[in-house]
Amino acid sequence: MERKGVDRRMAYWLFKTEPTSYSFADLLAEPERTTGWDGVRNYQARNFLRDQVKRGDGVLVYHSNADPPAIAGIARVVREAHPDPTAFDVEHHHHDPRSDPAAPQWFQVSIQAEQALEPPLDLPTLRAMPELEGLELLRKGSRLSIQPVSSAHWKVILKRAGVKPRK
DNA sequence: GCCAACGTTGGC
DNA sequence: GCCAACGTTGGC
Repeated sequence: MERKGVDRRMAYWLFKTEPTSYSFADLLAEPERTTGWDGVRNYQARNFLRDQVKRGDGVLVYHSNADPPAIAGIARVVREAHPDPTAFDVEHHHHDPRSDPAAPQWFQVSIQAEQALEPPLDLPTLRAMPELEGLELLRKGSRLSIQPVSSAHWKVILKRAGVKPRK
């Protein structure tokens, strides 16, 4: 098993997506249930992807602009930051004309679906859980598309969703 | 569709 | 560096 850098406790994240453009079901349908999480064009979110999201980390895949908005499934990071190819693709919706392949500005990680939440954990349910106080998603005005999730919040969310804790 | 909250842009 | 104008996000 490859080992890079110093040991670090596993971290947890919440990745937002609009299911009308890309849903958890789409991720499950990918080869190896894996995709590059492309299209992030916000610096704070980019910095998380580039600097802090590590292989093996847990990811909550959240459907925004959905009815109801909900955590739809769980995934794992299988590849750390690498340049987001859509930034250089002039045909692509997320193309960034200012970005230069010699000095990439935008990054993606690859994630692999682990399991769908059945049923999804919707936003009203999350808001009703006092243990989730402080979760970035629930903060008024929260818009970050890549958010850290504490291990305590991760455990509470998975327990509420009926997901067995993993190693 | 509305609009609050936030991020980015660009004139100065 | 300030900040008004503008664009985007995302719940409702």
